[in-house]
Amino acid sequence: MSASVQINVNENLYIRDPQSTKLGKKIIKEGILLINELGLESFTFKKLAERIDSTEASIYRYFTNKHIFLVYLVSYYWEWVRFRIDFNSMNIDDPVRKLKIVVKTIVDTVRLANPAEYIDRDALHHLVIFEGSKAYHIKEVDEENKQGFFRTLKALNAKIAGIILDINQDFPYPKAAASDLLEMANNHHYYAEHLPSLTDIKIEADNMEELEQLMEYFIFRLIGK
Amino acid sequence: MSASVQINVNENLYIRDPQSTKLGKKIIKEGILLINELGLESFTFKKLAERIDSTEASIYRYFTNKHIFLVYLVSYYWEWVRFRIDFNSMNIDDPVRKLKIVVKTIVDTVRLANPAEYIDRDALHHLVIFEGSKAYHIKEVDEENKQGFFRTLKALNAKIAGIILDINQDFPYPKAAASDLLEMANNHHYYAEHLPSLTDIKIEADNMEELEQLMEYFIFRLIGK
DNA sequence: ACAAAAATATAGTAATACTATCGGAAATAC
DNA sequence: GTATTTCCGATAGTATTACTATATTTTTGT
Repeated sequence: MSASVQINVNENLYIRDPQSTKLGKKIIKEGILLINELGLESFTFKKLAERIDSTEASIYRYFTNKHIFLVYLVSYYWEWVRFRIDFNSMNIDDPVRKLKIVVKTIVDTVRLANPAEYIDRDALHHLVIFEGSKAYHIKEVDEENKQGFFRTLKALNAKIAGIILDINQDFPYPKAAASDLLEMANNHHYYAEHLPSLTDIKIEADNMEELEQLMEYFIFRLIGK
Repeated sequence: MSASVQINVNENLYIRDPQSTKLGKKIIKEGILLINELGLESFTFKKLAERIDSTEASIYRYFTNKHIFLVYLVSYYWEWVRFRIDFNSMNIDDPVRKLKIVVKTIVDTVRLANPAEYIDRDALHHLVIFEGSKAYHIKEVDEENKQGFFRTLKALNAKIAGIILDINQDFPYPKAAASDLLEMANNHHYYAEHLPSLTDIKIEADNMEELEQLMEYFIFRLIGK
């Protein structure tokens, strides 16, 4: 099953489409790994260039700066989650079952193949858990939002909100519940690994069962199954 | 009511105690304002030094770097919230009423005086909403956690979890619910202002009513009042 | 085979994130 | 009320970061 799909993000997020060239793919592939290794703050285009035996100037031809690079990667991830939700819930009508699949998909239990052969799925997921919220917690959020940089997240959120409304048409906070669900998945994963006193779950050996249970419990209790 | 209280954070967060000197207080006061103006990424000690007519070297005598400075400010905020919760819920036994006060306090409806005369309460709150999560989303999270840098957040979380358990002893996820409550307050405040499609509430002219309602709805539905 | 596009090599700049040292001013100790 | 810390400011210096510019080589599409 090599379900390599074309995943598109906002065109303003890159100067040259990295998915269209060898170097572009290398930047994405190794960029994800290097951000995970160094953390976003210590990550630089120069270090990435050295790692892929290229130059800073070459990377700058693809992305304006490392912040935009992060937004690109995170957007890509969100769009991929949305694709997987569609894929996994195809032909399923019961919205309760659908929402359970949403939960499974965002905690990454239903493991589809990689989004593209050159992208390490787990590394990208890790990056989003670790650095994801920095993509939109920035001074320039309003301008970047106007330019559509967060379109994929908003689309994903709207999709989940729609499923929530299908379950309970009278639920007053579908969009808030959706964004909480998305936040929770990343936060509790992070807490379980790094700040365990902020959560009640454990994640051992990539076993996401407790996280999945927590999230199902929260969302269904909230919307009143 | 100038309830100026002594709020303490982990001693490893500073080199010299900024609360003990005039310059230290100026660094905190103007540092909060400048981070809000520039955003954390563009904020530097040099710019802060210029603003307060001091030097980079002098600021470095108080804080090792801007990340630690952020952690200091955020820790201070969390500790202050915890103090306000204690203060506002003094002599109240009913845990349901207590939790409602918690909600009011973390969305900042019960407006106590400033934590200290030299600190702009609203600016600090804004900083935490905007930059707060960056304090612990870093590569060094485990070492810093070991050094107790996030003690105040963890203490606050434990307090809220305790109140939740007082309401429903059988609730399986008190710590997770507490951290979600804290996260929600900041996230939905941020979404309402910058990414409105991720929430259902509006915040106009500092009116936190909708945020408060949302949070009460979520938490009490979750723990099953 | 040739033109166009892509990538590299190289160089340069202003700003960042520090560290070190020295001397004077201010607070405090006795 | 002088001596002694402590504190702060001034200055200088370094490696790294975050870019931009341009010229040349390599790859590619036809």
